[in-house]
Amino acid sequence: MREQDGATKAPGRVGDVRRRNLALVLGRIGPEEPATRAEIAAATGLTKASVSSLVAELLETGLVDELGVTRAGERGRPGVGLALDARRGALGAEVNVDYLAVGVVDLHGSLRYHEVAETVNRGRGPNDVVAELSRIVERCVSAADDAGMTLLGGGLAVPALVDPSRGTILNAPNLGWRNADLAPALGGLVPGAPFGVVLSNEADSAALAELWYGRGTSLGSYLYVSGEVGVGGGLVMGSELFSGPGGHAGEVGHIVVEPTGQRCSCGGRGCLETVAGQEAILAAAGITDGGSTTAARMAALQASLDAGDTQAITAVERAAHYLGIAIVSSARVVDVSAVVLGGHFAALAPWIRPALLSSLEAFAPGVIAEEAVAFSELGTTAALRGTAGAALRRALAAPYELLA
Amino acid sequence: MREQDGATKAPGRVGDVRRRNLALVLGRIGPEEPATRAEIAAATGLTKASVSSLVAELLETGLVDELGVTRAGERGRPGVGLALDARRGALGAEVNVDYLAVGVVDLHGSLRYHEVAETVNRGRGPNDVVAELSRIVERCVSAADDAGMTLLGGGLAVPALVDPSRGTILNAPNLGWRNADLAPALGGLVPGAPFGVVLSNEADSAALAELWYGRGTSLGSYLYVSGEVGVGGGLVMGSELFSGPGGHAGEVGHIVVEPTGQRCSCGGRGCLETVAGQEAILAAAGITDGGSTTAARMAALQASLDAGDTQAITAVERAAHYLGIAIVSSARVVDVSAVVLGGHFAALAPWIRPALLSSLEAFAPGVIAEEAVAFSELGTTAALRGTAGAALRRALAAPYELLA
DNA sequence: AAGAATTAGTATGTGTTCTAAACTATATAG
DNA sequence: CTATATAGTTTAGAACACATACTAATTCTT
Repeated sequence: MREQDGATKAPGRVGDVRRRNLALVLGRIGPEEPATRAEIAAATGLTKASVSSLVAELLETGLVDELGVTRAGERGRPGVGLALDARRGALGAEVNVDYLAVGVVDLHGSLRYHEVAETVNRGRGPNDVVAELSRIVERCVSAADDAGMTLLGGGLAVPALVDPSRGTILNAPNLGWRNADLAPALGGLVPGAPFGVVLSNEADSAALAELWYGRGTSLGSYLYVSGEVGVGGGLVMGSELFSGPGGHAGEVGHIVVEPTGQRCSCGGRGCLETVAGQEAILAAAGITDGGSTTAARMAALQASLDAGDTQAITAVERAAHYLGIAIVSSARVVDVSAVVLGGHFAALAPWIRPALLSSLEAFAPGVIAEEAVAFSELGTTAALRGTAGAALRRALAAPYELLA
Repeated sequence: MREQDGATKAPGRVGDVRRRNLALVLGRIGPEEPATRAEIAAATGLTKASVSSLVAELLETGLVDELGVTRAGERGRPGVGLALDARRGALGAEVNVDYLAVGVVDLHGSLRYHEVAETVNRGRGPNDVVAELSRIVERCVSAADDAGMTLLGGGLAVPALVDPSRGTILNAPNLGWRNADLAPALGGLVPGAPFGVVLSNEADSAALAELWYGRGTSLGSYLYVSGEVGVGGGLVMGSELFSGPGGHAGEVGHIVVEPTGQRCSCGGRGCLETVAGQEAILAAAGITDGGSTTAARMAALQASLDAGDTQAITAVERAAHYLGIAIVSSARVVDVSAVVLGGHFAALAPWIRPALLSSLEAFAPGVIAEEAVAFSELGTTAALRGTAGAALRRALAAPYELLA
């Protein structure tokens, strides 16, 4: 993810300066309030001449749009407003255990044309599922096309350990997939996308969605924990996803929270997942109807909680207690002081929150403040927003790719 | 530590290219085996002309030395060997609870002129201790001077949370210091050092020493855990220290390893420190003589272990068991797959190792391999080597600072 | 022993991209 | 209607890497 080897680093060429400055100027052009060339020059330290030249090239890429004169009402010649062009966007898609989700996000951050389909994907083959996904994607892509949008790239998020550079799924335990090569399918999703379609982990993407479009926008550094069938997570620090040397960072599901606890599917013992995963909570709540899907049983849990069922409430509070321990330990290791919770933790927020706060206070007073515990509001669109956003950032970081 | 804000980034100027390439070329010049201009050109992708020009400037800085023709025995004109100049070095110093350590490390990585003084610093004031340290530093600096060495910078490591940019100690619980301003003293340690003298955390510095001069050289990414009066740690990933958004990353001492365990001085419960810190181990081993220093009692523990005392052995194994849990949890969060253990964990290695390995295997089979558990061999010189090394890296990363 | 072949390193001219400073353009103030 | 302020462009100059052609020093071949 990060630069690996100081020794293998490429040499700096004179042209690199321009590439860097193109991205720098583009970074000062927000989605909304128009910036002017003069303002950008003052903010970046570049001369007005350089900014003019750089902006001219950015206009050529189509990422930036001139809005006409800004009425300042002040003395002097008014500047020409510049803003990101909302007609450029990216596709985001997600395959999860019990739904497919697809959408288009534009450079202003708006989600347009999204569609969520509830399907049971566990056990079905990857090709079958991706074919169904492709049909939804086609509808979204042509809707964007009809509206005059240009898609720069896209992303597909899956609840799996992936190799983004090869477009392969290494292991998706909850889908039952191993070593699936999605590269051919990815290429076809957004025809002619200059920034490609990239495979990503669902929790990582959701974590980034919170950073760019959700509860993390004001935080910058936080741990994202998503409760699904498993317990996944992503680590955002300094407004960047940290995925670790091997790409597994933020995997809080297998932190040991109870040394004398149950054995876990990972081979360990007392992992968070064994006490706060969906199956664990459902079992503790006594909701054991094996015939229906996990999603349906989670709905039943909601109903029990609403009805004030003590066993259900105790089960959720127990999960929150251990969740607190895992968060505290994570916070110590990477020094983050905020958390964003998604998946079923967000759905169960009213019951999770108090128990979680008292657990945090008991095990590490003062480390994570009450205001620093946030619950996701993005629902099933989190991961697709994240991968689409990542595609947009790839474009914003390398605008020169769009020039001849 | 890392670049914070994409928006506040400085613009790229043409001269930045040269700065980058100076550091790039310097990075290819190792301490030992001489590199030639032609080899560097091939390795970096720069042209021979550019490399010649860059090397000429590096020679001016004094960091690099020409060794004369390399006898290759092959056809063609032999190249001129280039190597880092071992006459350039940096000072490293450490104030710890029961000793002071000072040394000089040269650009070849050799430790020269080092001195360790056993003194009880707990409770003494910072000024008093630093004055004593300064006398030792003076001896080392003049020894280096006499040998014709030039010191580029230095570092002072303390078992404390520090603000390196201000040169202040925020809190050193085990020394009993709070809000001590060491900036004036630091400035005077290495007169005229172009890269300054920087305050650092002892565990972080020791972690870096392992990376550059110890057990971490072949690892690249690992968790360093140091057992002292407290339990500290440092996180090295991708051959860089990761200190987290607030600078506390790697603080494994307060990971929760036993939810029903004892209260901790941090206000939490069941932290690693409450079961694997020196006092905790001594108490469990029944070595309770309150009159002598902690260091002396740790020596007594060693003696008991050597004598086969079951209570002592059980106490150490229990600590190792919990240490394993903390390592596993850390490994999950940041995705590292190796550990280096220092401080009393290194001293007790023969007793720690087997218990630790079985704990790792029980809680996360396959995550940390047996070969990936290493014990430090740097002893009391670890932290000083680390801070000195950091000063040397500052010079190697910014050689242009040494030019007019 | 002389020349061919091979490799190391230097010199010169060109293109890119920045800065600085002077210039043009367009607004408000009085 | 002129002075002033601000936005943006034009032009000249400097830094730097690249490409190419050159010189230097060594070994191989005959």
